[in-house]
Amino acid sequence: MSDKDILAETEEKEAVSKNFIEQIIDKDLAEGTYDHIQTRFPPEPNGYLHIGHAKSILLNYGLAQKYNGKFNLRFDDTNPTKEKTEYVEAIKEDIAWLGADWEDRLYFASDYFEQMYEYAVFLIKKGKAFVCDLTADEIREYRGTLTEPGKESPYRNRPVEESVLLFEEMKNGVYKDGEKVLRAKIDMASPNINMRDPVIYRVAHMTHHNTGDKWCIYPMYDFAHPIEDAIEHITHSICTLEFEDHRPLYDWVVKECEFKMPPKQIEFAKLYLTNVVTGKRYIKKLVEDGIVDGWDDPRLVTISALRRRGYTPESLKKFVELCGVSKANSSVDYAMLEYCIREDLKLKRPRVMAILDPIKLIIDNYPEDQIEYLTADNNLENPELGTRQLPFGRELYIEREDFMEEPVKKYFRLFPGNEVRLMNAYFVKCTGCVKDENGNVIEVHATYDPETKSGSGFTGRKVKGTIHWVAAKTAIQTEVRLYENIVDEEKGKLSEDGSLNLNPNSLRILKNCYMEPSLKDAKAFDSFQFVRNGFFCVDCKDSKEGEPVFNRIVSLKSSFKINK
RNA sequence: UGGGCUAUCGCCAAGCGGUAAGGCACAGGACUUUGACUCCUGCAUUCGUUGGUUCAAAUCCAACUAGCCCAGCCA
Repeated sequence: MSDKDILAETEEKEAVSKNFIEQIIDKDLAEGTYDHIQTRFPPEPNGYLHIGHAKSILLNYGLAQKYNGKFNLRFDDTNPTKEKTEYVEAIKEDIAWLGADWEDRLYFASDYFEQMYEYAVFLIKKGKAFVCDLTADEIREYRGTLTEPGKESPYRNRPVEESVLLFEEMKNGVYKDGEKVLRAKIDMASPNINMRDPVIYRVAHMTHHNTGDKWCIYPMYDFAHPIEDAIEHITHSICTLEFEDHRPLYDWVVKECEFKMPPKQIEFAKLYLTNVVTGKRYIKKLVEDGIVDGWDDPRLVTISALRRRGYTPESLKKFVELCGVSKANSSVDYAMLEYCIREDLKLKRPRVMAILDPIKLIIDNYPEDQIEYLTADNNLENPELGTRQLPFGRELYIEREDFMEEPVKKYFRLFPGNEVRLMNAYFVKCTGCVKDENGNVIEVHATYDPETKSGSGFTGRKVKGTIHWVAAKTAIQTEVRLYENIVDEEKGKLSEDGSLNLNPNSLRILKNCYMEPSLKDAKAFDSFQFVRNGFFCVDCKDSKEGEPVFNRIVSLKSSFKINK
C-alpha cells in the first residue's frame, strides 16, 4: 500500500459524518431548491444568552461558513412587553465574543413592521385573513381542545372590505388592547391546533424599545417569523423541537404571501446539561430574586458567566461540535463541558502555583534570610509560553493535604521520612511536624538537597511525588472563591413542585490562600473558579487582559481516593 | 385519550438492507517536575418490545411500549 493510499484511508476514516441538517442542505443544493445558503440567529431580547443559545448560534454560524453562505443576527422583537435594549447590547456582545460574525447583517423584526402590515393587508384582500371581535376567552373556547375540533368564529366570513377597514382602524389606534385581532383563515377542524385560525396580529398600546409609539398593533411570532426569514432570504430557518407543530403554519404563511424560494424550517433538539439550570425563566428568577449576583454570576451557565469563569469561545465551539445535533431530547453530561475547557487551555495558558488550604513547610537546612530565584517553565508542555522567576525560601506554604503524619497505603506525598519534589525547585525530605495543643499539625519540617535543583539534570535518585508550593515571604495572600453550579448535584434540576433545589456549596470562600508573586499584575485575584481535576481559573471579569490564568492543583478530592 | 416528534453503551452520537464509528465518563497498565497530561488496553453478539419480509434487518413492514411537545391576543 502506498503512502497515498494510507493517507486517503485515514482521511476517509477521519471524515466527520454529516449531521441531519447538513444532509438536508446538501440535498437542497443538489436539487437546486436553493442557490445559496443563509442562516440566522433570532433571539428575543428578553434576557441573557446561555449555553443552549451558544449551540444554536454556533450551529447556524457554522453552517453558513461551511456552505459559503451568510449568517444574520436578527432580534425577534415583536412583543414589546418583554423586551429591553439592555438585552440587545448584552446579546450582541455575547455573540461577538463567541466569534459568530454577522458582518453588516444586524436586523430587527421591528424594522419590518411596515412590510408585515402590508402582507397582512394582502392576506385579508386575498380572503385568507379576517378581523375577529371575539374576546381572548371566547377565542379559547372556540378553539376546541386537543381531542375536539374547534368551531368557526362568527366574524370569519365578514366582508373583505370590512376587515380591511377594521384592520386599518386597529393600526390607527381606534381599538383598545384585546378588543380585536387579525386571524389567519385556515381550518378550525385541523388536528393541529396551530392551524385553527391562529391570531396573527394583536393590539397592544405600548412603547416598543425600537419603534417607540409608532405602532399599537404587533404581529405574532407565527406570522412574523416566516416573513422575517423570507425578507432576509434565509434558506434554512433552524429552530428547536417545540416549533415542529408550527411548521405547517410557517409554510402556510410563506406560501400565501407568495414568496419565491421560500425558507424552510428545520427543528433540532435543545441542549440540556446535567446538573445545570438552563431555561431563561429559571435563570431570570435566580437573578431577580438576588440568589445570584447577576446574569454573569459564575454559578450560572449564561454565556457571560461562562466567559467570566474562564471558558473560551474555542472551548464552547468544541463542546457544541462534540455534542452533535439531532432530534432526540437529551441531556449532555456536564463533564463533557469541563473536558472541553481543559483541552483548550492546557497548552495555551501558563500554569502557576497557588495554595488554597495552606500549611507551612519549613526547610531547616536552608539559610534563614535567603531568597533564591528559580527559573520555572510557564507551561512544561508548551515551551513557547516562556519562563518566569520564582522566589524560593526557607519557609513555604504547601497544601495541607500534601502532608500526612501517618500515611495511608500508596500515599506518596510528604510524610516523615519520605522525599518528594517541590515543583520547579528541590527534593525535600520530611523530618517531622509540629502540632498545637489540640494535636493539629501547624507546621511540617523538612530538609532539602541542593544537588536536586530543578533543571540541573540531577538523576541520582527518583521520587514518586511532586507537590506545589509558594514561598511564604513573597506570597500574595488572598481570598479565593470556589464556584460550583447553583443547583444541587444530587437532587437535579427541579424539585417536584417546580421550585429550584439550590446547591448550598455553590460558593465557598477560602479566606487564607497564597499565590505566587508572578501573578500580582493580574487583577481580580479575590475570585477564582474551580474547574475540576484541580484546574482553576482566575475570575477574569475585571482582569487586565480578560484572559484566564490557570493552574492545576492536585487535590485528594479529585485525584487520590482514600478508603473511608 | 387528537396531532406532531423521538427511542443505538452510564452520557452524547454515527449508522440510511451486507453483519454495531467516534467522543465524554469509567476501569486497568506504561510514562511523568503534581496521582494531571500523554500513550496503550478494556468497555453494546446487540440497536425500546414483539412479530413479519429477506440469503442477510439497528436499517423495510406491522402492532405494541415509553418519553417529549401542542389548547398565549409569548417566542
